[in-house]
Amino acid sequence: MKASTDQVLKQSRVQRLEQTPTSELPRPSRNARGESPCAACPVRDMNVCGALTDTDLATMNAISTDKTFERDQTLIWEGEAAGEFFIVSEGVAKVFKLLPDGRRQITGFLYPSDIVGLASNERYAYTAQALTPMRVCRFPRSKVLELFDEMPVLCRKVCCVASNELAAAQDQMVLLGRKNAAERLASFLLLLLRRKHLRGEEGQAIDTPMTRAEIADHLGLTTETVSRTVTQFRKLGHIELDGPHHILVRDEPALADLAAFDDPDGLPHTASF
Amino acid sequence: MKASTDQVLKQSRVQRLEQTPTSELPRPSRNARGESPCAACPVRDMNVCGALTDTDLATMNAISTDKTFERDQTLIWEGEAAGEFFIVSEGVAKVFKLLPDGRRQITGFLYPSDIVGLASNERYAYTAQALTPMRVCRFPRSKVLELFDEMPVLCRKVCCVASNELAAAQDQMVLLGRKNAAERLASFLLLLLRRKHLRGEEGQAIDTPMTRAEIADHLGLTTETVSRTVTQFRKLGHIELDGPHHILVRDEPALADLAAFDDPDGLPHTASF
DNA sequence: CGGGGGATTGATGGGAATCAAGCGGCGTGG
DNA sequence: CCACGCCGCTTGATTCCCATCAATCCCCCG
Repeated sequence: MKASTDQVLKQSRVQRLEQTPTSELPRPSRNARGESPCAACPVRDMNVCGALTDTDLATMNAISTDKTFERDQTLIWEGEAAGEFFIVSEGVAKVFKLLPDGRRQITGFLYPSDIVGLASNERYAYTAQALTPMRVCRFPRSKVLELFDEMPVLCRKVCCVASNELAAAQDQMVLLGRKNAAERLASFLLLLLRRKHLRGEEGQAIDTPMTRAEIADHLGLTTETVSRTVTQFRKLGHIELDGPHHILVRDEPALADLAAFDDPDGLPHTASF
Repeated sequence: MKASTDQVLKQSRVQRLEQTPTSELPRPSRNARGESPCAACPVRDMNVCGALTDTDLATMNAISTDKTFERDQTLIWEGEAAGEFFIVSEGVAKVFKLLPDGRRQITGFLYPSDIVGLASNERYAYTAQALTPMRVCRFPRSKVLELFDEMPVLCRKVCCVASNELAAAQDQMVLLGRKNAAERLASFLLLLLRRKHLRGEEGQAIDTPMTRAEIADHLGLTTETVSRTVTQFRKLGHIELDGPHHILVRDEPALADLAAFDDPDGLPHTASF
């Protein structure tokens, strides 16, 4: 029980107070609050099917603003009024929910072209924090909803995204409900590797900006178990380590075997609305 | 490990062969394959925001057919070509994914007005089987996608549904990743109770058409643990049993305490696109 | 050099899985 | 009508995987 660090909770609460969007990444023409028109927001790269026209992109860009976050800064807070969507341009974020006693479940990690703020009602259903320095495109929720009417293709895209996330969530449920520690870690590493390849990057090296504790909170384990299982994989020759945040996959088939993916090619999914 | 019954797998494989839509529920004007125009399909009741006009409903009805399933019959198979959506009119279904060795994770249970076939690519991402006799509305996927263009509100509805399901999936991840057996069962019972109330039904009695094994496969536990925990709740006076499939919630606050819902009112969510 | 946070490794314990036995309702068939 | 057998549920005994507790290491940074 009581698996995750209370200090996450405390740390978060503190940050909530000093949540000022200080940004460091060099960026032209930014206003006092670190915002600028979203010059090159990657709407067109959203990991969904279909394509938006240039006109559509221009319309999207017109309502979006660029924003940057430092490591550990919070993009959105669970429970707060859901006023904005984000699309990740650069960097990695974690998305999580907390139980009242501080236990944490990280429901996913967000990479460029992923969307933040979807599964939300009037209020955000989860918290999202930067794992690395990030740049995101920000869209006022109200304006996006207006756009749905005049740009139906946008709604279809959101359908696709939500549908894909749903499929991923279901895979994660299988992982959390029915896999053991080794299978969980193997699944996770393979997923990171395949997402990297989907982004067009080559090689068997994955860098994991997340800490062992964050991996643990994603896989329903503890830091110690994650660490032990990583060591075990290393000794078996499945992986090689270059510091705790750089993992080289040496024996992908062995991991795939362990991961027990239904689909031999594994995830992720791509919907087709 | 190896938590779920292999016989589920075997049983399923067998059924796959004799999948004939025999239907028993009385229903007018049905063709040879047990189909009939979906006279009263509950599109308007889809558990989503917004409302369709009468014209929209007529259009939807025009492309839908009514279909019935017996207990244990399969609506859709994971991996098969995804040609149809369904909306549940009557009855309850389970939705699950299998690991190669037969372990099963039930990702959810479907009640009237829930949608089947959403989180799918060209192929269904999961299997859905009837827990009780069911009646569903069936929509050809291709026609629905066409309708998206001429009836944008439909796409928004699907967005809502997907978004709600995503939120529910994230709650389930918290449950599977970070809650113990008692907390899982309490969460589950409360969810059933609250969904019942959302459907407009009164009272603290929930009937659970699912077996202990199915509950276990939904909560990431075993039948034995589910049974033990139910007994424990009964002895504590939190619930009362009238046969294994009728549970009376006596002390809802106690269960809510155990469940560790973030939101005191608990789930489910309703999105607002 | 000292301090701190994350990672690793070891020792121990506990909660749920596993193994096993018995109960009880229901449908079938004699 | 009743006996049998099956299946699902319950309960008990034991095992085991992972959480917990604890110590040490490592690396970065002041």
